[in-house]
Amino acid sequence: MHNTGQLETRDRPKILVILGPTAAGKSELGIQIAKRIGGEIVNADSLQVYKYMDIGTAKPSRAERQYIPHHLIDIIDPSTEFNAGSYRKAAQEVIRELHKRGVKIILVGGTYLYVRVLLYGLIEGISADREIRDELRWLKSDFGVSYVYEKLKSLDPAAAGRIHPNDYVRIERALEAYYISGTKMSELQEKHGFKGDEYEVLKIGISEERGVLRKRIDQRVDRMIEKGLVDEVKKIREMGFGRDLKPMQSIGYKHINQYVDGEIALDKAIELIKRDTKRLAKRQMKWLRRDKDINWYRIPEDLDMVLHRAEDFYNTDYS
RNA sequence: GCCCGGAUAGCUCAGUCGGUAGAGCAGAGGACUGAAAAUCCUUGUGUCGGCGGUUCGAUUCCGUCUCCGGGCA
Repeated sequence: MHNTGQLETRDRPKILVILGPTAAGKSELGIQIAKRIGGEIVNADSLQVYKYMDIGTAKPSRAERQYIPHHLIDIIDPSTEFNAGSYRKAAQEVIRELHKRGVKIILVGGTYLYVRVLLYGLIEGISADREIRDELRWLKSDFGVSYVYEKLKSLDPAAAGRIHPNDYVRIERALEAYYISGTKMSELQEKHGFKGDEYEVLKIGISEERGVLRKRIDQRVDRMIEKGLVDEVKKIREMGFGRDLKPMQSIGYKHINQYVDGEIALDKAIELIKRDTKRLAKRQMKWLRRDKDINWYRIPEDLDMVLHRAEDFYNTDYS
């Protein structure tokens, strides 16, 4: 009854994870759950971590954040390097602290990689290396992607086999991992295997018909423009953040930057934002459909069910 | 009423000097462990508006009709 295994299990932080494609209403649902059962929200969105990028990332409003504490929103400048590794560290820290305080944790966000990396871990100790990347990019521009790919093929054929010759981002990363650790990326991945098990997890997914979601996306983009996305982008630029920064290349910001610099018309920019947001939603759904642990609900129809489910999750001792 | 354009994939359109057609977008499927709102891959048969004619053969030429633009009356 009181063996150590049980104690360990009992001490695993519980995390309620809310997933869904962009514009499905994750933030709203998170807030409603927090209102009903208590708890605080931890962001798992790769762009809401940046300050000043508010409208285009559909951050929860100031009022909402005042009412329900949100974590990992507005934690860095757009020029600060941030990635899955940084996210894992930051999120672990926040969760440790919330758990210590006995706060219910509601993880909300559309960046599946971040959720995954938090819940199941990440290959340790191989962070992005500016010098290696610069050198590889130099090789790429001088000799082409295929040259870099051949390099990977000779050093880590298994990884090369899994990476498409055109997928430069992954080619670069695999080489980087090898140069840093002396171990092949393919081996590191195999050893790691996303086996992390630090948390007790309940995943709630918001399901929405594609047609409806598309309509919602269109409306949300129009609303972003009304709310002043163009001015937001201009302001960020005036602060000295260039359009070449990583977060400035994301949907909405990329297009509005082009408009601001006179490269495309505003109508065109809006159209492209809508298109690309729909594509994003499609990609997000691919990840989510594959995750068999997600409990899907329709919102608002199934809201009560979700709330009960969430209550059960926190009240039940699963050990 | 007359004249000129259109009518081709769900949408926008290209094309066939006559041998049954192709891009972009949409849609679908997939990969992806520190760029992840990123990166990358695969996937396009549709009475080529209707009906006639010419032709071995018409979506392509001719006639005619219908519809949609624009112009002239």
